[in-house]
Amino acid sequence: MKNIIEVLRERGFIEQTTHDSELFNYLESGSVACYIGFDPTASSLHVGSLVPIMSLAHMQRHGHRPVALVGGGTGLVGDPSGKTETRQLLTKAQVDDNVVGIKHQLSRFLDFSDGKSQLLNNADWLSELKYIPFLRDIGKHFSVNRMIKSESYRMRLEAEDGLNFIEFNYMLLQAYDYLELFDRTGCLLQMGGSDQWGNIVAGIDLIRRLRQKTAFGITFPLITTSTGAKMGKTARGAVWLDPERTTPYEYFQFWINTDDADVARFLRLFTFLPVNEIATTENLKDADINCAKAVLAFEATSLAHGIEEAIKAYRASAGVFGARVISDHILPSSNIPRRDVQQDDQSVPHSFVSCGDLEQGVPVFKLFFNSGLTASGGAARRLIEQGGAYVNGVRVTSVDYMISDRDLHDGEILLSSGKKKFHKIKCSDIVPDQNQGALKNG
RNA sequence: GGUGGGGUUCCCGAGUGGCCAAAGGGAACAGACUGUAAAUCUGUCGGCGAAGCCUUCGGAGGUUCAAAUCCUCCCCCCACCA
Repeated sequence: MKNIIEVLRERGFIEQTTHDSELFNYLESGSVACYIGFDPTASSLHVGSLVPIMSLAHMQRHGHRPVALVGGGTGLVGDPSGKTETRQLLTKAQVDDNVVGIKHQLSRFLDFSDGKSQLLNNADWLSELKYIPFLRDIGKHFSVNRMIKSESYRMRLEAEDGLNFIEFNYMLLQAYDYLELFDRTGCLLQMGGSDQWGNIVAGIDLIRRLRQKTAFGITFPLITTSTGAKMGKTARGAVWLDPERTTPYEYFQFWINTDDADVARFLRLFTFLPVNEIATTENLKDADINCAKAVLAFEATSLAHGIEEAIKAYRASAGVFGARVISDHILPSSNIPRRDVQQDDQSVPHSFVSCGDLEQGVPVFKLFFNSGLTASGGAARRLIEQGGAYVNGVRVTSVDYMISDRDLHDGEILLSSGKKKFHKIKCSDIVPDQNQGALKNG
């Protein structure tokens, strides 16, 4: 089997490593533990955490033992690395809730059975710490001079907001985590985002001083889109892994909208498809590159939400955007349905209006607002005035147009804002209470 | 604790009594061109069934015909000094 470091490197996961050749040999030596910390800042992880998650999954597939460390303790402090402003401190209860959500999501990517991987919470040891012993045992190994010079803190020291002491302490806590994990699990490899370099190195130093062992670190590159934007943000904010926050359909749409220039890179990072197959997508154009994007979206959705949801999202997408046959030559290892392209609108955002209202007629702009396609009635009016509103694929020309049951096609009305955002209106005698929630997800 | 500088619409940032729903940029949205791509050009970008009206410039009061702008108190941030 290939050394995991080579796998990660050829898939674009590695920005920097400590002691290259020793690390290579260490990973060759058998099953090793490696850890990554996850911030419990929200009850869900988002696309921005996928690189760490996928790297752990690769580790596991190569027989190593991933440790996901949820920062229930450090989350109470807040990591200032790479951030330009102070993060809001979370309460203990919030952090605990978030830890539960994160555990659940990680289990989709990692097999936690039989100790094949572990999930630990640093609150278990950090909240027990005694200040004076900590300062004497750990603090004495840290040079403030050196910390101040580190990249992790420089940005904040130069920024307007400055840095408060609790944040300055963060590096010691993370270093201590590494030490603790070594003691508990024998872990000698920590991975993290490139902004974690300073924290990781601090832990390595601490382990060397206190345990006389060589520990290792790997950092991942910051993933940006080819246009330079931080990856994983949309108009709505972060793209979440929680289906309640970002539906599988939206998730699928996020991926299928990947820039051409990013497709191959993202396939390497965010799917398990073989790299040699991915390499052949580098030069695809037109319809073919869109097929590759569909595969990317399908695979990514399948990993995060399961293959059933991925198929539903794919079919919903085919339903509104048009079906497309995906050639066998494109990424053959993917399980995406290739020929029998069924359409299935289940996953397309939809909501209900009462049949009575529909018989009487509802102004279009109002329907656009109610469906969540626009943020306000005014925005709906503007959308219509600018020719961006469509009903059943036909451009709406009048703000005052009344939608009625005559507009129903097969019992539903397809609204679109622009050419990419869709929402189906169905009529029902019983309008469900949770309609409002469904509307907002449109 | 002292002194000085700040807190403006999603973000950055201009505005120092009416011409301000507030310049400029970014983001975003739509149109054209396309391939559910990028780039480019154009338009939009607080709310209201659109007339006029209402709400917004850290918070609460006040002065004025009129306040983001002036006054008072409070909260928060930054720098230097202690």
